[in-house]
Amino acid sequence: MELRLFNTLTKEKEVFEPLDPARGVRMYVCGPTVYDFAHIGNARPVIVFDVLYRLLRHLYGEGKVKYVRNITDVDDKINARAAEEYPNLPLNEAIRLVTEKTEKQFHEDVAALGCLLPTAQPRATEHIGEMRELIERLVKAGFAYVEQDHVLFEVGRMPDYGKLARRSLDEMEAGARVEVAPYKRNPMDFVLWKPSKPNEPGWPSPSGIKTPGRPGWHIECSAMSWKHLGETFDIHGGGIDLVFPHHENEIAQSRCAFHAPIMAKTWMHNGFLQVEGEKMSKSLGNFVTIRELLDSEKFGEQKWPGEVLRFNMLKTHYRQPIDWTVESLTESHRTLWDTYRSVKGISASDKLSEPFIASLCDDLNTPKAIAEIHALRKSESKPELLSALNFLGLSGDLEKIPLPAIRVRGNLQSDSAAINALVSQRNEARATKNWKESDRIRDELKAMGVVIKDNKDGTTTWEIAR
RNA sequence: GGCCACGUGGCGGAGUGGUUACGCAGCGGACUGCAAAUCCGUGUACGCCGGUUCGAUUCCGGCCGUGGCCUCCA
Repeated sequence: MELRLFNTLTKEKEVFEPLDPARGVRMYVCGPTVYDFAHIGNARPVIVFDVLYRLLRHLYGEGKVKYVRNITDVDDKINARAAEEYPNLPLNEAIRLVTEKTEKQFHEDVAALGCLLPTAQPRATEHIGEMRELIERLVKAGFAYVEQDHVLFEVGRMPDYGKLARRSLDEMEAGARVEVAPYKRNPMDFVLWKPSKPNEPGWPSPSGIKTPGRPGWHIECSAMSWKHLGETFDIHGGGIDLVFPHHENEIAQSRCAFHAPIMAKTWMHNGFLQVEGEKMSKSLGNFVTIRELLDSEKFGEQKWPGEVLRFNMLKTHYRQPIDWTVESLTESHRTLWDTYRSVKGISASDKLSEPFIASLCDDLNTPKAIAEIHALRKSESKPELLSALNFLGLSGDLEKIPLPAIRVRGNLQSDSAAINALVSQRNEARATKNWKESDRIRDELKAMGVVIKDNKDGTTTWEIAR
C-alpha cells in the first residue's frame, strides 16, 4: 500500500519511498533532554512516531526499519538542575545523578504509554568524538569559524539556510531581539562548541582550541543521526517548535559537513498541545507530567491508564493542535472501555482491516483509523477489531484500563462476598416478585458503586459502576 | 514587529467544490417486572466580510480569535 507523508520541507503530502530500499527505512526523532519529568507535550512525538514506526515495520518488514531516538544528556539546563538539586556534590556527580534518574523515569513513562523500544537510543555524551569530527570538517570546509574558544557555524555560507522554516536571513535578522554575542560574525550564527567553565563537564576541544569545552545543542543530533543512520536518511521527526532553529541548524551542519543535498528526505512535525485551553508553562503552574497522570490523582482527581493517554493522543491528527482536558480524557476512557469490552475473550486475527491501514497510510490519519475501529466494532469481525487495536499499541485488555470506582459517601464496599450475598437476597426477592425489596437492594448496591445486570439467561452479574 | 499554523453541530474530531464522516452526550424505539448492558433509529455544523464559480464549509483576499517560532521549551 502507498504511504503518503506530509513533508515540512515541501509543505505537501508526498508518496514515501525509502532512499535506499536495501538499507531499509531510517528514521530519527529528537528525544528528551533529561533534566526533568517528561510532560504530556513530550509524550506526543513519542506516541506519534511510535505509531509511524509500527506502520513502517508493517509495510517494509520488522527488520527493515531503523528508528533512532536520542537522549540529550549534556545541556545547560541539566547543569543548572544538577547544581540546584545537589548543591553539595561535585557538579559532575550531581549531573550523573540527575541524568540517570531522569532517563530512567522517561523510559518508564514511555513504556507505560505502550511504545515500542526504538532500534537505538544513543546518548549525546557517548558521541562527543563524532561531534568533534563534524565540527572540524565544518571548519576545514569554511562553514564554521573559531572565535574566543567558541566554534560558530557561519549561516551566511549556506545559501539554503532557512529553507525548512521558510525564512530568509534578512527576515530573521530583522526580527532578532537577542543581543549579539561578541564572538559572532552574523547575529544568526550558532554555536557548535563552547568553552566549559572550570567546574562544568568538558571534553577535549576541536583542533585550534586548547581549553576543554562542550558541544552546542544542535550538533548533537547531527552526530548521532550520522553515527546510527548515515549521512542522509529517510525521516526526521520532532515537535513543530523544533523546526527553527534546531532542525534548520541540524540540516545546515549535516549537509555542509557531508556536502550533501539533503540531510533527511522527509521532515515530520507534530503539533502543539494545550492544557484546559491554556498553554503549558511553568509560570502558569499547569505543567502536566506523564508521571502524575499515571500515578497521582492531580489531573481530574483520578489516575489515568497509559492506554487511555495513548488513545486520547491518537484521537487527534498529529499535525493538529490538541487541547488536553479532563473531559476529553474521560470520553477516551469510556470509549476504550466499551471497545475493549466488545473484544473480551476474543483472539486477534492475522488480518488487518484494509481501510484501517489505508487511513494510517494517509499521513498517519489516526482519527480516521479510529473511525474504522468503530466500524469494526459494529461488524462481526471482532478478531480484526482486536488486531487493529493492537496495531495502534492498544491491548484490548480491560484489566489495563480499570475504571475508577465511583466516589460514594462512606466506604466503597468492594468485598465481593458481601456483594454476592446481596445479589442472592435480591434474586430471592425477585423470585417472589417482591420488586420493592429487589429494587431497594439494587439501590443499596448502586450506592456502593456496584451495578447489577439481569441477563437473558436468568443469571445476574455485577460490576463496578462506570 | 516579522514568519507560520489553526478556528467544523452541546462536546471531541475527520473530510470534501455540488452526495452520510465517526465517536460521546441528548432524544425516540426494541429488550427488561422496572432497570443496567446491548441493538436500531435520530440532529440544526463548518469564525466574520468580500471575491472566483452554475454552486464554497472546501479555492482566493481581508478581518477577528487562538496558538507556535523568531529568546537552545515536543
